[in-house]
Amino acid sequence: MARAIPTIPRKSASQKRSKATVETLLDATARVLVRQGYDRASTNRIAETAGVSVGSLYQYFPNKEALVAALVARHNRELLELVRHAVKKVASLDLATAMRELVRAAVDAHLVDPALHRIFAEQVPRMGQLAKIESLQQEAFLLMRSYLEEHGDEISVRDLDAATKICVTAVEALTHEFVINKPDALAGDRDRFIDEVTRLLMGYLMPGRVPDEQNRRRT
Amino acid sequence: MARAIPTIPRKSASQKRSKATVETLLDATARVLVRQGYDRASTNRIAETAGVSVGSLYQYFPNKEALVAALVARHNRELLELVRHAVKKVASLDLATAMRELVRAAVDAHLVDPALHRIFAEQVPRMGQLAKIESLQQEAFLLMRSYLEEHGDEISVRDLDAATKICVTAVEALTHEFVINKPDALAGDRDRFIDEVTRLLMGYLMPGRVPDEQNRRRT
DNA sequence: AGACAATGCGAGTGATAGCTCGCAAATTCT
DNA sequence: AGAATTTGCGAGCTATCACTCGCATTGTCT
Repeated sequence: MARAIPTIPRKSASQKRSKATVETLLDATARVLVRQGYDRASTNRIAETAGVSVGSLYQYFPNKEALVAALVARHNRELLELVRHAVKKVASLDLATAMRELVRAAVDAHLVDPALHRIFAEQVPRMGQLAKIESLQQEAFLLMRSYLEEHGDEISVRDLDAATKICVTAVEALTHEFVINKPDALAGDRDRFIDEVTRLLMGYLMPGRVPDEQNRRRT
Repeated sequence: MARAIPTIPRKSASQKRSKATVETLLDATARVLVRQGYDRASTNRIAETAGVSVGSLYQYFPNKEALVAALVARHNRELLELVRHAVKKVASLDLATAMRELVRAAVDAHLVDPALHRIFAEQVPRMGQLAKIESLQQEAFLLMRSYLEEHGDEISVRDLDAATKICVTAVEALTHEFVINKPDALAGDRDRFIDEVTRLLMGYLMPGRVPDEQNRRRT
């Protein structure tokens, strides 16, 4: 019997050892991206680094973009695990403590593989298949909103969606800057940084409370 | 007499009409970047779009990266003009009003050429010559800090540099998101957005003040 | 053991990229 | 006007890239 679909969408097909080949290819992609950059990361080079032939590479990934997209997806899956866990742990805590822990989780997430994260942020063009991979942002948004919803009586904002988006965007940008670019202004003190960002969030979500008051559980 | 430096750094040299050629090339670069994306923006295509030969292009720009770097620099110069002007106008105003106007300026800056800005953010790899072009961020930081320094008695932060960095990073990320990605959560209402970001800043810089108090001039 | 599919291989292909070089046209200088 | 210089040209070179195809090896099923 002829191949089912011998044509264009020559995509997934793995059982047994071929799974390992795919993983090896993703690992190699990460290494080449970090060491050579996106432009120099040719499919040939990636295959060579993986110790796999180009032909095999093209059996699982129709093009370079699909390869990178798969790597991004794998990386994001790891980060999401981390963030989901943090949100779960924090669900019943008061706002100030919860926010602090979530910021800490954001920092931890950025510390998983900073070099790779930097490449994704600075060199990988977001287009085509890559455009859809931003589900991490979306999921983080939903998790954060569900927390804020549950704790609606502790906060005072007009529009929950807007407030959530602002918190998530700000935390991600600040954490990224802190971990990836380590600016002088934010020095290297991690707990100090987490403190500041927590203050930023609390001042926004609980305007009118002085910091000390924010640390007390609402009665 | 032989050319002064016929070798590698075949860089600037313009008087009269050659200036126009350079500008035309930068305009063409912008158009090709926006319409075709970074990868498809080859030097040949850019030269063709500009109605200039490749040879001429290489007389002024040693490579594609230099071309894009020059375009980024030109774009940033325009934005900086805008931001500098806003900071000057705001120097003597109270914190709440000043912050609101600065956020507004940030939005305006992002609205200068959103399509191009998006390309810079999403597709142009930051490396080599491009890495140095981040002076916009640095200048914004300095401007903001000088304002906060002058108004030190209105705010309560421990570390001015850290607070400045946090404000600038947050505002830039939020504004970018608002203008470039227009997320549902932030809707399309510009003044509403500016309000929210201003509240974020004020809650951070003046913790313990209720919003209404923040809007009154300090006595 | 034998047959058939799944997986792996890598030299080779066509396309396109960045970039050069010898020459022509325009501009400036004297 | 004539010489010198700056500016502009574009066919063409080399390198590299993404991707294919016919064949070899490995694994599975009976």
